[in-house]
Amino acid sequence: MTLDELRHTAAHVLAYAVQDLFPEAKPTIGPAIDNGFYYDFQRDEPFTADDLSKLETRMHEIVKRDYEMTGRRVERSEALDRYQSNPFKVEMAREIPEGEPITLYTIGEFTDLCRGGHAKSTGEIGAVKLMSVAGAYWRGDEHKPMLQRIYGTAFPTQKELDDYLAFLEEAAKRDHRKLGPELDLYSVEEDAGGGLVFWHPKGTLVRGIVENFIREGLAERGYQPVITPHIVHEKLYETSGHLENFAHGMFGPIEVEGQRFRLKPMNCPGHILIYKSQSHSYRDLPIRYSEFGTVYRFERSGTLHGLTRVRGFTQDDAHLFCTPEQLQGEFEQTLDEALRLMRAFNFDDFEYFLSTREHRGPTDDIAEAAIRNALESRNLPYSIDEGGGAFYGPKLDINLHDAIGRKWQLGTVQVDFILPERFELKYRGSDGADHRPVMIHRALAGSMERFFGVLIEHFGGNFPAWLAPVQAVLTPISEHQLDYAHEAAAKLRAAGLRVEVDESNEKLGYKIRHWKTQKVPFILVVGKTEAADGTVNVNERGNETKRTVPIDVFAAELRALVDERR
RNA sequence: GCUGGCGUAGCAUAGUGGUAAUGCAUCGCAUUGGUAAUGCGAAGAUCGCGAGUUCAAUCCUCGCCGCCAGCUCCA
Repeated sequence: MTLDELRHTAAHVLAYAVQDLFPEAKPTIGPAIDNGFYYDFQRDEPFTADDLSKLETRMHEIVKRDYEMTGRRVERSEALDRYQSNPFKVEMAREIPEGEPITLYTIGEFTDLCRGGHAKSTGEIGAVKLMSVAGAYWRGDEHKPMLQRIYGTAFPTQKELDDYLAFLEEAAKRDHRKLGPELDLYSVEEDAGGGLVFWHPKGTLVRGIVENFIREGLAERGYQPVITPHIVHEKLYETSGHLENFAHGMFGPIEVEGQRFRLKPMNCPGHILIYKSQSHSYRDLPIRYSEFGTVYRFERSGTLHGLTRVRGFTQDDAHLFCTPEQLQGEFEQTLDEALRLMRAFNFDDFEYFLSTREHRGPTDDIAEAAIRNALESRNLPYSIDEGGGAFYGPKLDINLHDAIGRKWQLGTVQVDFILPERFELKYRGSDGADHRPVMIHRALAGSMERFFGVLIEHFGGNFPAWLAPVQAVLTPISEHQLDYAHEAAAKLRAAGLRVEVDESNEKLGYKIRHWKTQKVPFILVVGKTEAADGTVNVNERGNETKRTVPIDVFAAELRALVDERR
């Protein structure tokens, strides 16, 4: 029995419990998913938290009774007959192709139309728990009726369930929506609107460090920074095709004196206009324009989420204009850049997706080949996301796993033969004729907002010293050491370090606690002896061993630690 | 956008058809201390916004805004 089979069986048990307690609810489908299972029901009354706990109790009983799971093959007519009052099951029974078996599975008094894949009996479910209830559309189509989906999870043993719940707790502790405001990094203000991020001084500081790190990488690779306007004539997005493909995702037009403007949802047309502003020779290529470009997209209200799904954000964007011959090499190097960037932030577990275009064109084979070849040349395994590409070309998406194994989608590198065509871009070839360049769109961190959110969760707010907004705090034991604390702080600042002095009139324990909750990497305690000796007592985050070192030595150590990461 | 839940000082929570309580944070005073909370005191809230019902609404009803769990979407 696989974990999926166990969980699928748990879904049957849930439906059994629902049949017992809420006979009017119509069961639809109930598959196993990554972290558990769900079952969708049609019922007019909502399921309450109280209902869930009753259902869970009932499920435990069903598991305990250890019902055998028995299946039998039936004629379509029998299935249709059985589900006369359940249009969802009827629809499913009708859609099973001729020749394929139609099967019913039974545990105790509950029988479900199901293709199979179960535990032998309900007793094999060692531990089961209902998690939440939420709406879900029938067949995932927002034009179809909405059902009530009950989520649950199941494991072979209670220990595994407990571990999973502990994991969820750990994830909640790292939630950037909680840590961000707690560490005074950013906020989202109701007065300004959802999905619009206010970067506080400390968050802005960290973002600046990240941006500078990215800038250094770009400079090394010959990118040229550019800056483009946030608002331009709407016509530009008609030409690019964004308006016809994504009008619903753009903020509406702004009309002034008969001219229609749009907030930019994308930086590419801007970079294209810079390219077009002069003529180019094949000798100039590749041209690489980079920009921390702030864009605005009208994401639907229900989709907004902390820093990871917002309405205004800044991409670490760049567009490469190259000859078809250069495409392969440029793509490979861009992929290398992406991995170098991620590794610098302690990410080392990646997944790669080749997302193809839904409506394929004649250039897609070439574009996809560039992506495949790049991945294969680096020996990187990848999956295909059919139809997941941009409207102008296929793309490579890089997903990463954070410190506790969660997946995040960040970087993307895309090949584009379409926009050069739409904007009639050209360069003069060695043959004296005009040729069409190929574009590579790439955002490696993705957006500064999203990347920052992921960093917070990855580190659990414990930024490594090179990223920490405050790297060390001088903590005097009494106010008699204040002057010395300021002197020591000045030495650290002179070494380019970010340091604060705790001037509060509190006892040492209170100060330590305060700075620990602020997740400062180094708390430097100075009392009588330290002030007399010119030392600090180092309380390092994550290290219970304290040590006393001369202030100059500590400054050099911390400086080296910070430099090592850059 | 859809379904369900939620919205009370900066934060976390309590509570009620008769304008609100506690803890932390803040400020003041005392205290001058050795590694995760010193004591006392003060101040701080048109109970998300707007309308309705009512003698009276933070509480009941409706609309809007925002948040949460999902669904759908994601150039």
